[in-house]
Order: sequence, then structure tokens, then C-alpha cells
Amino acid sequence: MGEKSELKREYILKKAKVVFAHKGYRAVTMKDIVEACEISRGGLYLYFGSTEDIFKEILKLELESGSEEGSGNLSQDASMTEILMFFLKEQKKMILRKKQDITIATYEYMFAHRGEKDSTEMIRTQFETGVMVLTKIIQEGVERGEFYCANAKAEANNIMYVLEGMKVCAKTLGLSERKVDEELLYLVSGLVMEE
Amino acid sequence: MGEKSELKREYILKKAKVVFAHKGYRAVTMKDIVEACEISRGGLYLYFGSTEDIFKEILKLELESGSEEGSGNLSQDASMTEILMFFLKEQKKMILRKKQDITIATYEYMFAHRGEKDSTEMIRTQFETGVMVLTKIIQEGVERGEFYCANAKAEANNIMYVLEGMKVCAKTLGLSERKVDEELLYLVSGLVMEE
Amino acid sequence: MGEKSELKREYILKKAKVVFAHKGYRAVTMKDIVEACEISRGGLYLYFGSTEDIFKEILKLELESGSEEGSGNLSQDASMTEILMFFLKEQKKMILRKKQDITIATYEYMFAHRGEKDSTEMIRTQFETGVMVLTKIIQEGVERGEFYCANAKAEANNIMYVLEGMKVCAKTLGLSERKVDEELLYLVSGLVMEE
Amino acid sequence: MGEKSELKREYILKKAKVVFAHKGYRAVTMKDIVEACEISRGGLYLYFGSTEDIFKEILKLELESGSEEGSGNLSQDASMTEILMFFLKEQKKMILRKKQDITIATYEYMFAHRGEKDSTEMIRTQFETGVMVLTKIIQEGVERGEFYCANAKAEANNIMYVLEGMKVCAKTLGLSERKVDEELLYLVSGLVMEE
DNA sequence: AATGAATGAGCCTTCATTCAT
DNA sequence: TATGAATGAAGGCTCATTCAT
Repeated sequence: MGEKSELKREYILKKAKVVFAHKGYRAVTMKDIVEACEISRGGLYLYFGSTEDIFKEILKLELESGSEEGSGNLSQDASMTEILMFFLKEQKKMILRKKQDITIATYEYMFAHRGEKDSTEMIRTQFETGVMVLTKIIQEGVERGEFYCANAKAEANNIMYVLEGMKVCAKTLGLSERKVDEELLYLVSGLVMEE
Repeated sequence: MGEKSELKREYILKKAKVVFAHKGYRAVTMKDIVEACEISRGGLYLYFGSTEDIFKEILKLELESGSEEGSGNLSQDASMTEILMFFLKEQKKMILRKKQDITIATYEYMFAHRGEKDSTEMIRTQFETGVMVLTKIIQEGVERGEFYCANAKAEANNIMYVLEGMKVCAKTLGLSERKVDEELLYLVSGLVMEE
Repeated sequence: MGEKSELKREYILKKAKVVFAHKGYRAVTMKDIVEACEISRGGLYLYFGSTEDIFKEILKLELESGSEEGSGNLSQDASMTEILMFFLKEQKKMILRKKQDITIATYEYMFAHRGEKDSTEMIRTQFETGVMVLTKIIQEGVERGEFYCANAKAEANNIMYVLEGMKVCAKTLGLSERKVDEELLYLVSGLVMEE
Repeated sequence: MGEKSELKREYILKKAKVVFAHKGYRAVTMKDIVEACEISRGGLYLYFGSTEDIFKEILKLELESGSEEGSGNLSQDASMTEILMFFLKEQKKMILRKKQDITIATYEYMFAHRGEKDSTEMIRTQFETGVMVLTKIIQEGVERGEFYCANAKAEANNIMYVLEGMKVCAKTLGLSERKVDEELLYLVSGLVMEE
């Protein structure tokens, strides 16, 4: 597979992502993707064998790009509160995002493949990474005297569950930006020293 | 449709619930349910017109039965801590339940019908009821001097998001009983006075 | 079968006729008729074994009632022109009739059973009766010097074909009352002496 | 869809026409056509979405081919009587035709879609064209002194109704060639001067 | 690499007909 | 007589997947 095919793969994934964002995971058919890509049925099969294959790939790219973002843009002498706020702001974006949002498809994918270790591995890793990052932030904050927290790890887990809860609520019940802000504020206010 | 058919309706719902618990919402076909019920194709259509109809009914019964449970079994002089623990223990059961568990199907149903107000109404109500109940418990606990909490409503919301987060994690990433216990303990420990 | 059942038969036929008038012949199902009659499925089968049975019966009654009408209401010293006009006016009613009109159903029935001698017998008889009646009218008119016609039988046939043609056109292409009047007038004007 | 598929479309239409000729319009199922064509169910749906689509197409072709025929084959110095006879002979063919005859299907189609303007448009046009052609023939015949007719338009309409009447009688009651000949002869004899 | 026609399995839905009550 | 639940056949439609070109 030369460069050219690699470009086509990416093209397909880009178009397919839109489809998954619209229709979720289970409802998407190879036909949907073929139509979105405006290529032939056979053509698609040269690159991907099933909607599952395609979605896995999209999900992988999504998670990779996600982990890259988290890093940059913060001046090195930022306070831990600032860093925490930044982390939460990123999460807020994901919770409220509408365009190119494959959250629902991802949940459906995981429901469909629950029990298959390697299908959910990526997501589990992402969650655990979140816990780790938060733990570090909180610990550092405590050490610097910015935060008060008796158990950083537990608090980190707690925050991650809250975020996950809001994510799923946003996609099912709907969630206003105000509600998200209130909740995130509450989380932070539980940590910072003035408590 | 007399008494007899009412029994059959219930029979179908019972069998169908097992199917939805196994396969989620979208993957379930009328054929699946016909086979689970060991009745004829046409026979099923006498009672329900689609998997959606059937699932809606199951969901309604589920939520109704859920709201009935919450009430009883607590002596009237129970401490608010005991009442909170009871509430959380019920939630824990739902988070970890394996048999007859239509959690995944319910999420899929909501994804499939997001945006349709009346389809998600029941669930939204349930969530809001949870918030209200928790708020009352916390307020009463604060008044009695059992709990410390500056903002009962916000804390109640926070707890509900955590519970939702754990519910969805349990169905996707998997969640051990120990993890759930740890988290619930952490939630309670954040409220009780010794803090 | 007592009186009571006879009444029920008639009730069913009355209700079924409305259904056939609405939906034609082929599209009508036993279910349609059951619903129109507001009786049970099994109940209908006690009286009729199929939509064909029912329609045959309706058609028989229709044709019988039709032949009764033709007779009355003309003073015995009416001119042949008047009698012819009366005949054509009756035909016109049938061509333009909208309510309780089973013309389309009848055509569909005959198409479905073409080749079965006894199914179409009634209709053939009706047509031939029409030819005979017209022939008599014309002959008598010629004898009385009211009409001019070299071949009464051929003219009668001709008129019957025109009527049949207008009937089918009315049900397919649509036909205004004016058009029918023009055509009937043309037919009569071809007969009366002033030609 | 290239040339090849166009061939297949035509192949399907050819086979389907036989089915419609045999079974009429309403009774024909996609399965019938699939079997007549010896292709797969899905294969048929690549070309046509319903029996209605297929029949519409067949009808269109039928009417187009019909209008082409009428033209040629008459020497330019033919008498109007000859031209009229030719026209009627063509009609006679259509009235008595047995093979590839979709007359019944066409009536059923119109009954099923009565009231839908564009579904019946083609047929209405055909009828009106018939009237126009006949009117011209008669007028010309009168001018040349071959025919006697006080009202060409009315006579043309009259003839068209007769033809329609015979067509529908042929498909319902049955009509012998002799009967048709008698009637057509009577029509002509009513026009030519010797009257 | 790419096309898109073709296949056949599978689900949805409706109906005529039966039968226990 | 009358009911209406139940059955199973039949037809509609869509989709994943293959394959000749």
C-alpha cells in the first residue's frame, strides 16, 4: 500500500467519522459509508472489512489526538489551580461538543463489544490516564498548599466519574453549559484551600 | 383484550426483558422476541407493534418498580447517615447488577431517541427525583448536625453524576464491587462531620 | 339459519359494500370487512368464506335491484323518445354515481375471474338485457315513426358499448356530467327523425 | 449505470410485461417478477423499487410504441375511408389481442391510482389524441364528400367511447372477432355517404 | 486499485384461516 | 352462534459481501 492508498484510507476515515457522529455505531452500515465517501462498494472493502474495523480506527485516532492536546499551552509557572482548570475546560469541551462528536458511537461500540478485552482497552487506558493525571495535579496542588485533599487518588477517581456521568447525561438527557459550569466549579471549590 | 391477554402481555415483557438485557436495544429484533417467547410472529404483533413499543413498556415498569422500592424498610428513627447509606446501597445494586439488567439497552434506547422529548422524559424525571431525594437527605443531615455541606443541592447533583458515571463505566469498562465501595465511601466521608 | 342470521347477513353485506366501494375488489381483506362490521373474525367466517363470496353476493343484489328499477314510473302513453331518455338517464346516474358505487370493484372482480363462466354470467346477462331492452325501444320507436334506424339491434349494441365506454372512462380518466350529457344527446339525436 | 444495465432494465421490463399480462396489476408481486426474470430479489431492487415503478415504465413504453405505429403504411392518396378503416383495424387488434396484453393491468393500475393526476395523465392524453385524430379524419372525409357527419368532434368522441367500451367488454365478458367487426362496420356505415 | 452489479440471507409486517371457549 | 387469540405463510425491503471486469 503506497502513499496514495494511505491518503485514501484517511479520506475514508474522515468521511466515515461524520457518519458515525450522526448515526451512532450500530446503525451505521457499509452502505452509509460508501455513500458518504462517494466510492464504490468494492472499493471500500479494499481498505476496511467492516464498520467495526473502520470505527476502531477512528476511535484510535480520536484517542491519540486527544492525548496530544492535553499537554501544551500552559506556561511552566502556572498554578496547579490553573492547570486543573485547564484540564476541566478541555473535558467540558468534550462533554458539550456537537460536531464531529463520536461519543455516542463510542458508547454504543463499547456496549456492543463489552467483555472483549482488547476492544475496550483503549478507552480504559484513557480513563486511567485521566485518573493519573488528576492525581498528580491534586498531589502537587496539595504539596504547594493550593489544594486541600486527604486522598488525592480517591478525589481523582471521583472527578473522573463525575466527568463520565456528565458526558453520558449530555448525550442522553441533555445538559446545558451552565449546568456543566456549576458542577465543575463545585468540584474545584471542593479542592481549593479557602474551604 | 381481557385478563388473559394481560397475562400474556406480561409474559412477553418478561421474556423480552431477558432479550434486551442480553443484546441491548438496537440489536434486538422482533424475531428474537418471538423466539424467546416461543410464540408465532403474528402472535407477537397482536400485543406489540415494534421492539420500541416493547422496550418502552419494559422501561416504564422498570422505573415504576424502582421508585416503589426506595421507600420502605428504614426504621423511622434512622439517622440521616443510615438513610444515605441505604440510598447508595440501592444505587450500588443497580450499578453492579448483572441479571435482568437493561441498563445498556436503556442507554442505547436513549441514544437512538435523543432529541425526542417524551422518549427520554421518564429517565430525566428519574434523575431529577434522585437529585431531590439526595438534597432532602443532605439538608436534613446538615440540620441534624450529622453532615457538613455548604450547598446541598450542588452536592446532590455531584453525587448523581458520580453514580451515573459509575453506572456507565460498569457497563463499558467494567467496575469491581471494591471500586464502587471505595467511591461510595469517599462520597459519604466527604459529608459526615468528622471531616 | 333463522331470521336473525339472515338479518346479520344483510348487515354484513351492507357494511361490506361500503368497503368495496372505497377500496375496489382486490385490495379488500377479510380484516377490512370485519372491522367495518365491528364483528369478530370468526363471526364473519360463519357467514362468508372469503371476500369473493361476499362480493358475489353484493353484486347479485346490486344487479337484481338494478333490473327492478328500470320498470316503473313511466306513464303508459309515454313516447318512445321519453322512454329512451329515461333509460339513458338511469344509465347516466350509474356512470356518474359516487356513493355506494361498486363499479370499480366489479371490473376488478371480473378481471380477476375472467374466463370463469359463472362468475361473469350475471354481468353478461345484464349487458345482453340492456341490448334487448334498447332494441325493443328502438324498434317500437321506428314503428311509431319517432326514430329513424336501419338496424335496431346494431344501434342498440352500439349504444351499450358507448355506455360501457363512458362507465369505464368515468372511473379511470374522470368524466364530467356535461360530457356525459353531450354524448347521450348525440346518441339520441342520431335516432330521432329530424335527422 | 452503463449500457449493460440499460439492457438489463429492458430485459426486466420485457419479462415483467408477461407477468402483468397474465396476472393484472394488483396481483403482481416483486417476487413474481424476480422469478420471471430469474434474478435475485436484491437484484431487482437495483433497477426498480416497486411493482408500480415497473408497471409505469412498461405502460410508458407501450403508449410510446403505440403512437409510433399509427403513422406509416398508408399510401398518400388513400381515401379517408381507407384511413379510417386502418385506424379502426389497429384498434381492433388492440381490443382482441391476447399475447403481451396489459389492458387489464392498465385498467387495474388506473383504478388503483384514480385521483392521482399524473398517474393517469398518459392514458388521458392517449384518449384525447384518439379523439383528435378521428376528428381530423372525419372532417377531411366530410370535406372530400366521402363522409356525412354533422358534428365531427361529437362523432369522434362517440367512436372513442365505443372502442373503450369494446375494449373493456373484451376483457370482461369476452368479445368475438365477429362481434367487433359488426360493430366497427356499423360505425363506418354510419359515416359513409351512401347512408 | 477500483468498480458496481449481483446474490441471498434476514428482518419486518400483514393476512387468511383455524380453534378453543 | 360468536369471539378473538394464535398460527404460519407470503411478500416487502435492506444489507453485507463477493466477483467479473
